[in-house]
Amino acid sequence: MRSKPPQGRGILPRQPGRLWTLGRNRSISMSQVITRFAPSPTGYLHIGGARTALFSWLFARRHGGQFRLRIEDTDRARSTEDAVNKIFEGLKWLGLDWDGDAVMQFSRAARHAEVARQLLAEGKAYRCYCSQEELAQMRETAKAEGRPMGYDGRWRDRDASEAPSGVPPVIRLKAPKDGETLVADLVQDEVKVANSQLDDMVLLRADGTPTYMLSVVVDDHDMNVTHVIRGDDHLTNTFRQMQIYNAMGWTAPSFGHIPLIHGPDGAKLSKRHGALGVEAYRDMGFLPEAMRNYLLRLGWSHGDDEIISTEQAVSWFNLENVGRSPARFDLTKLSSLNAHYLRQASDARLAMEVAPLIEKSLGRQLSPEEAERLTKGMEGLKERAKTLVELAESARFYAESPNLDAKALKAMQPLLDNDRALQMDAFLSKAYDLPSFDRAGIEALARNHSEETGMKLGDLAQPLRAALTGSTTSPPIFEVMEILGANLCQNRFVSAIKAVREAT
RNA sequence: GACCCCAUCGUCUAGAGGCCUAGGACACCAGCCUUUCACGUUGGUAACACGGGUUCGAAUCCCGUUGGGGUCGCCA
Repeated sequence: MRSKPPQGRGILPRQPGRLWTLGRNRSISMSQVITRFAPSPTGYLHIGGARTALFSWLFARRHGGQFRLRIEDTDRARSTEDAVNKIFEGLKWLGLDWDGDAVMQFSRAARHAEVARQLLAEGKAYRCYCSQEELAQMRETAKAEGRPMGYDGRWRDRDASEAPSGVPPVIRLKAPKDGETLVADLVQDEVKVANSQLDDMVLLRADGTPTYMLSVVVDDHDMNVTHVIRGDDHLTNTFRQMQIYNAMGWTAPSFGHIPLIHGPDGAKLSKRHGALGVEAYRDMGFLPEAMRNYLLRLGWSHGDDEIISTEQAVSWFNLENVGRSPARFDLTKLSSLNAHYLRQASDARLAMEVAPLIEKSLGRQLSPEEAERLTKGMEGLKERAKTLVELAESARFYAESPNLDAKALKAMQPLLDNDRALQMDAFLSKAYDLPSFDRAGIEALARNHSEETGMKLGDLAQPLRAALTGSTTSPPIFEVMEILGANLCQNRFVSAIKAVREAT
């Protein structure tokens, strides 16, 4: 096990009291924690990104700081507005609110270029005129010789007069060749790499646009980000970014690199590997609070606690208890957590969530009476469902008379027997005459009836359940009867009997 | 290939040298509860990757092996 990082490191302000202005004259005090989530809008918000966002959000909220959003759209070819909206929607659905306006990275390209030019002017960067072919060649020979596959620095010290005409150069960082670069990571501890392993990275492309390495550093610095929480896959990038911070004489933020989430098969969870966007989980009927709880426990722990409310998470979250090994995504556990939060949710809220789903499958609007039955039905239904989708399916019979499935038909078979049918009729007519058609009254009647006739309660309940709900599984049948009301019960029972006779 | 990271039940994890005969949760199995299905509840199966050290004592510290993952773009 790793040694724990020194307590309190990194959450202190870098330059207390200093103010920066950014975007729409938004002043940010530096004496607080500022985290950010910086997705690239080339697709939906996937599960790994969602967890990174959650951790960053939690960390900021925990320390009373700010959580900011930056859209890294400098790849003009692959960035889409649709993806930007999906990210916004995903975060909103998850309940991760960000402070201030989202920063669109591309809008800051001029600032990024300015930094590159400054580095150039200070002799900390240089122009490189290599062609793509040359670079490919370079990588090949490096690999063949067992060296790191990087740029060999051939333009590092060449005179400007040697520049070929008509070839637009890129600007590369003049990275240190000796020594090592160190990252004091809040999750991974100290990680270092020999500078000889790192090449002179491109800061500004030939077309004058900044590379990712440059823009993240400049933006994180300008946005006064104090804590960069991101995926493990950025750990080795961090060495390079460190070199830019050093070259600019800037204090780097603290970093926390959290392990990646893998698919159920242990392979990397990526978009081309079937990873889904958070909206897919929303559509599968998961609740955002269940998702938050699940994602939180994927990599972070608080002793043996499993069910952790967002409020608790905000007051408990820290980087010390983030694990360092990758986790697999397990839909089953998400489901069980979801079932828990479903049981916890209010009937009104659930009815509201489920109504559109039922309306869609019915192809019509729900009447006020149907909607009311739906709400009343939630109590018994919600502890039997794992997702909103299941809940909607199981609630359908409150809106529309069910078709009897095969099992239901079979469950009603006993009523084909004359004596049994008469007994059932006797019970039902007594029930319909009840002054109050409620679950307790009907149940008392049923128990009474079964005692008198020597029938088992189940012999009465199962055929009724089948007739009224169309299924052999449902909430307690007397509760269902109360919610349905005497009239509907009568109608449904009569037509169910008819259906059974016809089917036989 | 080079560099970096990781390694406890099937899965998520607890574990900061003796509290470990390794704990919890999900899943699974069995019992109880019961008008069905669930819920709830009781119990059960199930793990320290391997090999060397250090130490009176190692899941825990060190080294190596193996296995997994990540990064090496004028993508982010």
